[in-house]
Amino acid sequence: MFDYAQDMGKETREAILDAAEALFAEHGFRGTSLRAITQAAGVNLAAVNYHFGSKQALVEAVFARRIEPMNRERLARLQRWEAAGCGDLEGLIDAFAGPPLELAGEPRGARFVRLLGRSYTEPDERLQAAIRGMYEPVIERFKQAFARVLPHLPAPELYWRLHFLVGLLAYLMSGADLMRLIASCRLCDPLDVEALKSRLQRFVAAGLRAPVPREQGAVPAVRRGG
Amino acid sequence: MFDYAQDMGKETREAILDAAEALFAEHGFRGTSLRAITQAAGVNLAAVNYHFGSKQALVEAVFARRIEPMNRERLARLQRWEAAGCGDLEGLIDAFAGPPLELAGEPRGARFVRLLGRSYTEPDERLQAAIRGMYEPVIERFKQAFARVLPHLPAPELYWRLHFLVGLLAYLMSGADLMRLIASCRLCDPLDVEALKSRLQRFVAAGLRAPVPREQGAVPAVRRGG
DNA sequence: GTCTATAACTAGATAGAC
DNA sequence: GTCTATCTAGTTATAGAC
Repeated sequence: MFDYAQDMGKETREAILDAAEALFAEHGFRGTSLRAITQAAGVNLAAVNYHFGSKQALVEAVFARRIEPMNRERLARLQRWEAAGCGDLEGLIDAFAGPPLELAGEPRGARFVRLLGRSYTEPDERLQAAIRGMYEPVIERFKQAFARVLPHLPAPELYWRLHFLVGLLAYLMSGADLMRLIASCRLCDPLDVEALKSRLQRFVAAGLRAPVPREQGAVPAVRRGG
Repeated sequence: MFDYAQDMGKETREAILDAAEALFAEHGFRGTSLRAITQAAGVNLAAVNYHFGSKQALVEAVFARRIEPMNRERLARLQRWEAAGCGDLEGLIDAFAGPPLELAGEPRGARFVRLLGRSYTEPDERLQAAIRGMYEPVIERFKQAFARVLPHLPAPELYWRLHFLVGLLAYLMSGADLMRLIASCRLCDPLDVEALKSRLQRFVAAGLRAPVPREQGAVPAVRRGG
């Protein structure tokens, strides 16, 4: 026998998550009231606190629902990359940046990716910690992989460059449209995922491969032998 | 004779701007109430509406106060770069990225730079338009300069790459601390402005200089000879 | 120009009937 | 599980005394 009550509960839950995701992406967390969410979802105001406990918990549930599958796809590509011999820097960049950028190309995913990109600059410390927790194991695996294709880079230099990669990706995910400052959409459509991916790959690969100067800090400490 | 009333008014105005800047940077626009601002500034709640008219107008005044001098410094460096012969890509990157990053190194400036970086992903369309207006003439000058040092790049490729530069800079300004995902502060201190500047310069210069493949689209048209 | 007091509204959360 | 009604607290903005 079906438990209709449970089914209804699940539908309500999902409807709230969908509406919250869309409204958060458009107006931000503080700009979205529970009243707006429940109205858009076609459910009762009290349902949010019944199903999630609080607005904060709802926010975290919105992220948890989508980050896990995205990161699974990243790790799957990373494994294929390792199986193929660990030599291809462009392929590794794609394993990391491809899943979120491709998700951004889908109508449903675009909302979430924008929300995720924006969340990195959100002042909510608790949310940041929750999201960092979902990323840590993935980042750790990719750090090791990048270190393997770029073995000549000293650790700090590698970490700075990975920081630039992660930061640039975060910016692109946020959907912040600074491209409007630079070019018309005719010349460069920031929503053209394939164009974006190939250009990003080229740009970032070149940055990661940039030669390292002898002196690493402001003051060179010791001249290297070879 | 001094107009004491006017002097007091100016002090109140500045106190409000200072407090608003600090609180906006820390808690975001919506997370900061006029009550919090006026309390921090040591002025009366009603003073905000007297001096600025509304919260929205206060937000825009906070930006206008600091963006203009920052962009003037950028243009001054651009002129020195042009006077020096227009050949040095690293110097041009510094003219563009140096002023905001150096401002971020000062205690007072850091707050504002974080706020500015975050503002790009803020959902407030009116604010975005206001800020874009302050940037447009500067971006236009720099576009021309970059086109001059990178004359072999087709326009769309140049614009994509400049978009990456601007986006990465926006991320760095936001102070979003994704570096915490990658490395301990011991190895790479994201607040070390000089280290950041030199690393960014190297990374971005390499990305901008990356060779352009023959085939620009998804399908290669012609096999490359070398 | 600055203050107090308050209007007018919106928020998140909950109690209790169904 | 879902609803209505309501509580408490916080918001921007303003009117009017000083």
